[in-house]
Amino acid sequence: MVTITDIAVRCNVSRATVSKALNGHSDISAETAANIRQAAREMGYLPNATARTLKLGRSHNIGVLFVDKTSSGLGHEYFSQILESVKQEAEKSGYDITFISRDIGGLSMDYYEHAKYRNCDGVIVASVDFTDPAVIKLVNSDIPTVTLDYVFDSHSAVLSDNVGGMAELVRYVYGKGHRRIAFIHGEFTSVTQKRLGSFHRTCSELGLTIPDEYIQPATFHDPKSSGLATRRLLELKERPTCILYPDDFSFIGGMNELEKQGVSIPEDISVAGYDGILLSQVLRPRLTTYRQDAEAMGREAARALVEIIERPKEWIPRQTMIPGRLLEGDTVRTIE
Amino acid sequence: MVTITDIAVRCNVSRATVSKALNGHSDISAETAANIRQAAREMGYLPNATARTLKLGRSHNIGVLFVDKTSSGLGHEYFSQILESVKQEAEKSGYDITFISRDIGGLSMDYYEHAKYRNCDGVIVASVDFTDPAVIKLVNSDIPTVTLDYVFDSHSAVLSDNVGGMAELVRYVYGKGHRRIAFIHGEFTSVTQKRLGSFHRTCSELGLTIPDEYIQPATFHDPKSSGLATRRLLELKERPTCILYPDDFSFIGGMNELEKQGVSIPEDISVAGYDGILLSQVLRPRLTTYRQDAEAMGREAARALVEIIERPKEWIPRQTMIPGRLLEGDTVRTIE
DNA sequence: CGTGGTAACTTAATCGATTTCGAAAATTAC
DNA sequence: GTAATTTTCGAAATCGATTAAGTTACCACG
Repeated sequence: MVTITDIAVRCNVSRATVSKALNGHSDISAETAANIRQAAREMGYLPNATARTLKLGRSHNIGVLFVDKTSSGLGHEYFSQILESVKQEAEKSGYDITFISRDIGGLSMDYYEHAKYRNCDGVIVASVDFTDPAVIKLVNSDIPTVTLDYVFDSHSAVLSDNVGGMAELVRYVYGKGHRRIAFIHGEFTSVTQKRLGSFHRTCSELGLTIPDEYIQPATFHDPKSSGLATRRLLELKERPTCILYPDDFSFIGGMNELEKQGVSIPEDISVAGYDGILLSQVLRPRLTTYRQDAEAMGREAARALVEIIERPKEWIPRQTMIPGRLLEGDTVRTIE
Repeated sequence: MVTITDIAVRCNVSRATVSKALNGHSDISAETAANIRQAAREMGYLPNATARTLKLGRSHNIGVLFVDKTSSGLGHEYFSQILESVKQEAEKSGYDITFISRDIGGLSMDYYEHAKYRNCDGVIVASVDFTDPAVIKLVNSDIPTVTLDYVFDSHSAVLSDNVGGMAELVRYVYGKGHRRIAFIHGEFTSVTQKRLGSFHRTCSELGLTIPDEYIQPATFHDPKSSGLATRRLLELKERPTCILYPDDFSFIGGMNELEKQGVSIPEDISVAGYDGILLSQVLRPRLTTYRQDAEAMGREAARALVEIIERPKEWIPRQTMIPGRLLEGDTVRTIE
């Protein structure tokens, strides 16, 4: 490997001079600097990120905390899109991405220790159990963090507009003439709480009274539980005219159940999903859903984190709300 | 941060002694070593991976090269599962995962340079254009690499058994009585070539003559193109009785097209997918497909790479074939 | 008692890059 | 022509950990 020393030898200058020239310091003559840069190019010099990190205490490396418990981690398109987007944005600012986990090779460390061990300049936290003490320790540590879809006091977060999204969805459905709207929700996370709250508030704003049985619990990303919830709804004396699912993928379970019972979409019942993943747009009829802008979420999270890292003085905790967009499909029919 | 020096001061020994004690060298008395370890624990000492990397020339960091060109990267469940699995296995051996890309923050580097810059001990290459000169440069460099679903001469690779998988699928369908089997294949990659070759060979072994029109080109992970291919098949004078799709997700396009034309699965036509992603198992009727063992692929790739890294002498290039498994769903009906 | 051996540490160099401080050389000022 | 600046560069310390080589001190053996 070509090092700064090799260049110094060839150019007959000191290592200090090479370093300065390569970093554009002003106390190196233009001529010398040009020489050195030329030599560096010719010799195929690459800075050694490790040495730089050690000396400067900055790794230009961002940790990401994505936990894949079968369903909600990378397996979920929403999160894999966020990850991809975080990566792309981070790269623009010269940062690489490393996964943070516990128990790296025998040494059992918690998230914070792992991030420290790797000298991460910051960590993006998503798709985890935010009540996990290890996560809380990390977030409250000296390492800058940005959380996704969850807010810790006095910390930066990027949030999908679950409240606005759900409101828009309900209003859209209402506008189509639906009055008996059911909502199958995911497990009790802050996301679910927001959507559920928004659902209730919007309904009441619209003057709708939603019977308790129209609110059915299920699990995110789990068609089976959504299928069961769907069945419970179909068994009601007064069936809803529209069902909102926890997410697009879960809707598959509802779709199956409806098919099985001979209830067709949207003639007999209307449905809507949430997320706007690719699948929702290739199904026929196309699923009406609320698209979460995963690309923007990842981008903004990366930007926010880089800002904390690079301008820690000016920084103040900030929550960035990312709006989504209603994707009108063909699964909500108009009722006169 | 607690460093080795802090411990040395507190224990009244030299830094060398601390280092040796912590690494279990034999020339430190049991008593001293115990003292030092105790102090390290109490002080919350964490080794600094960066310093270690710089000194030892080993980063315990593995690069992964996954390119997400809209469809085939992380967006594909197959690859995100592989990634997750690589990560888990690598962690067991004490390695972290970093994404490798080009153009990291202004500096434009190719994959090799990036991996060098970050001192990656090795790189896992998947889901890329294997004819890309930058990829070839990386693979032929001094950095150990393991490729997935592609073989470079004298290099280690982990392969999904596309030949065996396709053969099994065809034989299964044949066993169900089908003689007019169509195959919609993905774009021309080595994977497609293998599947296509295996399809032809197996058919001929079974004494089947497949008309050219039964082989239809499409694109992986693209329901639209598969939908069009499906339509072309349906327009044939003599329709196939069974259609094999390039992958499960693409099948959605076929499903839509069949639905539209009033052709029902599996009564009027049989279908099968490939991959065995979650989606295939939640659709109703459940999709008959060939499950690629992504978890094993990732695991074996990580193992192979770690072996090259840690035992470079004993290592010889090796191709590991990962068998899959037929998932019998309800989309292939029996024909008498 | 002297020599050799060993256990237990320490010293100091090293990995590659950055940066402070100082020094020499060149330029300007008077 | 001398003093004061400025320009340009180098020496050396530093980041945290590892390790080869050297140094004690102690013990054993002939």
